[in-house]
Amino acid sequence: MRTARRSQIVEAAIDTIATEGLARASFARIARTAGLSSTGLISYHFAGKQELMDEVVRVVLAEFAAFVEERMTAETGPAAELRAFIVANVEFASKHRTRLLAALDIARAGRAPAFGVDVAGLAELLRVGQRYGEFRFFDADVMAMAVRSVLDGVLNRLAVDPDADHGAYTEELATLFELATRGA
Amino acid sequence: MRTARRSQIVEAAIDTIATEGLARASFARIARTAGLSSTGLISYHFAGKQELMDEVVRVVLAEFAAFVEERMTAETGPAAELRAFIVANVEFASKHRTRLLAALDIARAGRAPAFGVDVAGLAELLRVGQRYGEFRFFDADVMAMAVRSVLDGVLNRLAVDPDADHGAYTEELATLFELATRGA
Amino acid sequence: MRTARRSQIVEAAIDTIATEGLARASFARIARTAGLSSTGLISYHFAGKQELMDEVVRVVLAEFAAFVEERMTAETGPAAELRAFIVANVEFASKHRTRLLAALDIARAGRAPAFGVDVAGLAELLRVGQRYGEFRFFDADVMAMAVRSVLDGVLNRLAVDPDADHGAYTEELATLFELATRGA
Amino acid sequence: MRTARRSQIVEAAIDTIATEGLARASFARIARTAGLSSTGLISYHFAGKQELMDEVVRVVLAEFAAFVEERMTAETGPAAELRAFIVANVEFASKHRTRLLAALDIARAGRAPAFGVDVAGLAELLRVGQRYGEFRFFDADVMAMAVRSVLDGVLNRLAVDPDADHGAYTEELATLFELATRGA
DNA sequence: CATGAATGAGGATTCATTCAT
DNA sequence: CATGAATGAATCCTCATTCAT
Repeated sequence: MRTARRSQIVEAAIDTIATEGLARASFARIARTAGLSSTGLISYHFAGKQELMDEVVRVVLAEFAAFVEERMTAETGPAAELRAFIVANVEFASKHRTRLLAALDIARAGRAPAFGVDVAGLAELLRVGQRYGEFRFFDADVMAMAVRSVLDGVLNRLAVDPDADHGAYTEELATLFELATRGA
Repeated sequence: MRTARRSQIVEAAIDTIATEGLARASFARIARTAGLSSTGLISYHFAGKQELMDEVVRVVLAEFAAFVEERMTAETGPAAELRAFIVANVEFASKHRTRLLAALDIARAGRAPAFGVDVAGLAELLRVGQRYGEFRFFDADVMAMAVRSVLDGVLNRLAVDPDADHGAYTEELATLFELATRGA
Repeated sequence: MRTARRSQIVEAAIDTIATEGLARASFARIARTAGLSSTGLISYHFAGKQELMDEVVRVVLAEFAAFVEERMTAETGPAAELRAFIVANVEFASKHRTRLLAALDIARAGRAPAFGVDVAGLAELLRVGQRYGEFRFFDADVMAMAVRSVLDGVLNRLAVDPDADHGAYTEELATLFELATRGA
Repeated sequence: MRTARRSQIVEAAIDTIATEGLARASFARIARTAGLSSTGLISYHFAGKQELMDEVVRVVLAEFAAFVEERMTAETGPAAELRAFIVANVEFASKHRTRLLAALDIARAGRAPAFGVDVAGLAELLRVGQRYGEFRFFDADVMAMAVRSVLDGVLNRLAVDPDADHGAYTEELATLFELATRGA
């Protein structure tokens, strides 16, 4: 099936980026990782390298968004949701480090903030919290960017040290942003 | 003079990375940007592409460190120094956006956190502040990573939107980390 | 077919080395000789220049060994075999001058005596002849080296003067080594 | 003095060829070996790379010829002179291995038999010996080529194994050619 | 004479993509 | 669909040579 092959190639791309780095993730290396005998097959299934990379980002971000959203909807109230967002992010980053890193690398290279959607939703959550009086007054866009950046920082840390204690990160960061956001 | 040409090439590399992205910053493009007649001249002045990239990072980080350090030594006390650190970072990022972005891109590609030294020094400052009672108890390494990450986030934001109001960022982030760190 | 192209490239490499010399046998020149549209095709079929050169040596030496061996097994007794070896060498060198020269040039450049196997087998033949009393006592390794060197000399001569009378060489050298080796 | 610098460069070229091989003996490496700070100096003193290489051959061959000639003129009679020739060759090759190898490599690459003069003189000696009845009848050019080739073979052997027992080679080869050439 | 910077051609190799089978 | 061969541009780097100082 069309979809199965595409998925296989996307997974191989993720692994290759994780293993060799984005710059060395050529069609040849991806094909080898996927066990394909020709790079032509990648070109057949994707319109170009950019489309493959876009698909990697799309796939990973969809999983990521689903994971995070599930954790957030289980909570009520902006403060609890923010905490759930942070916890879910760290957990996903820890569990699916390579996938998220691949997506982040691609997004960065394209100068396109892949997590932009994310940041917009986060800012909205913060604004709601401000209206509810749970959060103090601050620039919601800046705070959202800050949260997103710190979580990216955790991911970068995990890239270097995969065995880092993510539980510790979770607690520290949840506390950090609770203090930074809570209303007077 | 040897140094002059090297500097010229380093500057051209920075501009090229800023304009075209790291992946497209080939010797050919750098040479064109620098107005050189041959890529051979780059190879003459640098042992290899890695050496050029390392030099870019070295040069930019030295400027950056000098700028930040000057602002910090003008202050007394960990809390004031942390604020100065944040202010100086945002200001430098705003003024020398392309330079800092080039260094950051290179550092990321090498999976080597170029700003590692930075983070270590920052963590030390935080620990001093904790001993002085100015800061609450938290994991200094995690907090340092968070500060660093948020400042990288500002830079990324400036990459997309060079005209963003960095004054606003400065105030917001200074407040953010003041709240996140201050002692009981 | 994979093999056909590889052979074509190997043959083009041999011709190019013969025509232009090893030092000028670049992928570009080999591709032109082979009528290929890109040097990339050579890289596609061979892992690197070394592999191509190794293949040239391998192919030529295999032909050479087969030719010589056939002539030797038709004879009985060390003295007759030695003569057959010399005759076969000169004949092959005369018929396939450029092929043998290419292999020899490559082997020399690598400081690896490609004909080493040859020399070992030859020394063994000489030792057998000594045990049979057909040959006088001498250092078999030195004598083998001498035989091999003289035959290389013939090849070098043919490189300069392709129309040299190899029949004359054959007789002269067969006699030379008969006198040099025969038992008392 | 002009000559001193030229000599220095020639010596550096010889060392570089011996150490790195002819193919890697670039002006840059030769200059580094010579302790020069610019390849420009080589170009200043030599009209081109070919001239430098020719000079290497010329210098080494002159030393070589002088050494051999001295040993030969000390003897009387073609047979004794031939033996002296062989002895002197092996001795020089053993003592000045790298120098002779450099010259031989260059000569081979140029498809120019550098030792051609040598061979002509040798053939003449052999013809004289035939007229005197000291040598049997054989093709003097072929025999000269054979002697020359075997001595090149010794040099090649020394290239691979510098500590080979050249005394053994000397005796074996002197005997070999005595048997091969002596009259009835 | 000597230096070191500059030049431009040429080196092998990798790349994404195309196409016939 | 899948293969593997082919293409040609682009990669970094090395080279001999030239030239101003």
